[in-house]
Amino acid sequence: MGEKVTIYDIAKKLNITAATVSRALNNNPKIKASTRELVIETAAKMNYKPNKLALALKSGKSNNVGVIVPRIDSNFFGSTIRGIEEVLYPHGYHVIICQTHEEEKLEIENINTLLNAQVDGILMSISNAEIDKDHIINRVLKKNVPLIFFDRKKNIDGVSTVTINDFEAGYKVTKHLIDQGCKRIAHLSGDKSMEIYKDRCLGYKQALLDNGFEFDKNYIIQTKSKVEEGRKAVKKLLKMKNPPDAIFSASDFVALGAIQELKSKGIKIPEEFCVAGFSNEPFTRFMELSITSVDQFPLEMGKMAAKVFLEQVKDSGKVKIEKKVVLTPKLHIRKSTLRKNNA
Amino acid sequence: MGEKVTIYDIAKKLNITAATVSRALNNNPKIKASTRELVIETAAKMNYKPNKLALALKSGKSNNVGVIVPRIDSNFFGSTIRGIEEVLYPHGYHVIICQTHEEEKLEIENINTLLNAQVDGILMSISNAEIDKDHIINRVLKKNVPLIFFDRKKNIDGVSTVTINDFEAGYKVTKHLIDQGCKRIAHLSGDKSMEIYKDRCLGYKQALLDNGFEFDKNYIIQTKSKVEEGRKAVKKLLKMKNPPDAIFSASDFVALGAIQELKSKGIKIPEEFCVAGFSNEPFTRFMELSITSVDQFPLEMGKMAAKVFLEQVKDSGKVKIEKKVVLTPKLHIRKSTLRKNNA
DNA sequence: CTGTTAGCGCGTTCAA
DNA sequence: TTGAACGCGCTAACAG
Repeated sequence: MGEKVTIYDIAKKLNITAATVSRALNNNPKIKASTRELVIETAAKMNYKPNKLALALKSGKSNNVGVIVPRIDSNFFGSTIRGIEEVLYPHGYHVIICQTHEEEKLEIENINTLLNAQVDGILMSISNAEIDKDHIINRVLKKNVPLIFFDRKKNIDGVSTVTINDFEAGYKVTKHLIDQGCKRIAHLSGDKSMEIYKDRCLGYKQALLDNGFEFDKNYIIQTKSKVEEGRKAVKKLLKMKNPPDAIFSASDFVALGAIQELKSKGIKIPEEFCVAGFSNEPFTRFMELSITSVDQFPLEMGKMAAKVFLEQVKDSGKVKIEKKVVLTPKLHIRKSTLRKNNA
Repeated sequence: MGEKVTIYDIAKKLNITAATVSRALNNNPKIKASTRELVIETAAKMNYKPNKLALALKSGKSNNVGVIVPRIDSNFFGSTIRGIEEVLYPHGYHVIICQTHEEEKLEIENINTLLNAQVDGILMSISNAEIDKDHIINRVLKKNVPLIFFDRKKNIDGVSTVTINDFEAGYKVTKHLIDQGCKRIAHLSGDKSMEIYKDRCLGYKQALLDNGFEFDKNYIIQTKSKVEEGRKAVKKLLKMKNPPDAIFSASDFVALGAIQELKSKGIKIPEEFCVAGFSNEPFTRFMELSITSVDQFPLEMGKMAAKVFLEQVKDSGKVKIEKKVVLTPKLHIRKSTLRKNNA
């Protein structure tokens, strides 16, 4: 049996009204101290717990926020979600997880189901910015549900974003490779329809130009974030008439594949070839040949996104705020790009 | 503006009753086909979306399940949650995440808040089996909320579990080390109050005894799952009068630390010393010196836990089922324990 | 086939 | 200070 104890049960036992019980439990000033204590006491005795669903229906606030990510089993997204959860939990919010697997169909569907579930906010890492999502996003905005993009964003009025400066990150990595004496730097990019990859690439380009290097489109290869794709890319690059001597990969996994392939060809890293990755996945620092990578501070990013949500909720009565937070990436220089003579 | 469209709005527009609208929308047989179509049509036009909170309050089912894990930003738990989400989502359930950070206080608190949020089930990886949680768990069972432990379990009547056979895993690893010619095998264990670690240790012990090895308690060191702890443990072990020539670690991170420390001492792996880990973390296969480890199939484990929940919900009217699913672990033999002459 | 009524559990008017 | 009544949005029982 469900053991459901409601305010009516405790009202009956005390020969008072549910309304009075409600007031007592909610520290309503208009109530006699003695009855308040009595109510609280017997409520505890009867093991009463408020039904959040009823509260939610009444107030229109579910105290749930939806988080939409491509997948949850990666260090990056796992960490962002952790950050979100840790900030929101003390405020009484629960985090509902949705995965999209990069399918825009699922992405839109997820937003809809979250909205129907009456979430108080949606934090998401949008997958493909090319697909038109204005319709569904308008539905969110019209419902006045705070929407926050983190990491993978799209510029939309009324939508706050929390990202890192991917341009700066791309620039820093490339500049570092140049400083190490690399002459022909290739770039393994992700899907350029996403701003994060576009920006990393732009930073790469700018660093080249700023340092008198030639920008060669053939040195850019688009890959998915998989080890195998890194191996493939290297095979392609080495077949060029003028092969590169360094790679800036927008993914740690691709960087790893690249390193594996280079090693199998007997190419020495970092002496003959430097490789840098992106995301600071745990394995990059665990390897014997540790991999230079960019820390995106996913935990911080998640916390920040959650804080922006909280602000948005607090000020929901006032003007609609739209906050753009940009975190500064940190380059971790490791063995895969660190040449002895520069140390 | 909230743009809230309810069945009353569409009833008003059609000059019918909300009840009729409800029936039409729910494929109730007792309704004229024409009005059904009309209702569905105008509902679509008005962009009506059912309010799940109202549904939940009415039905007593929230269509949310709570998942409680120590942390979410590890490959293992991330993968289990992914599995859970992927099985439950098609059934209309949402997954609510809670982290405990191994604090039993938070663990109990999480259960309570999930219960108050009226979740339809709780899937959890329990942290410390020594702490008495009977009271809170009884509350769950009394409310008839399906409770399922995965990975870290505790034997409680009425609670289903999904685990791997940790005894078998410990046995397999140890046997493998013996087969590789290791003579003195140490074991780095986790908190023995958890069944998973106790069982891995028991498997280790049994394999030793079955093969005529001596079981020496001094060869067992309890550690937390951190790289640094592996280094410390090795330092201790090497100081023994009769130091071991192999380590079976119950954690990949600890195994990694052990390997780092051994290497720094100039000890050759696997020729002079073999090290095996546990959990098959991604980095174990990425390393140049790849690490032998045990696959716990976290994705499968999550999926299985979700399926058990679904069964439990389906049969909730009937006898209370209590299902114990035990997955078979898989040993991935890699360089850290593979001696040439045995290949 | 459809309308009326009631209730899920709670907070909040308006009276008293 | 407390009680009575209402409504959040929806479904289900009972009429008609």
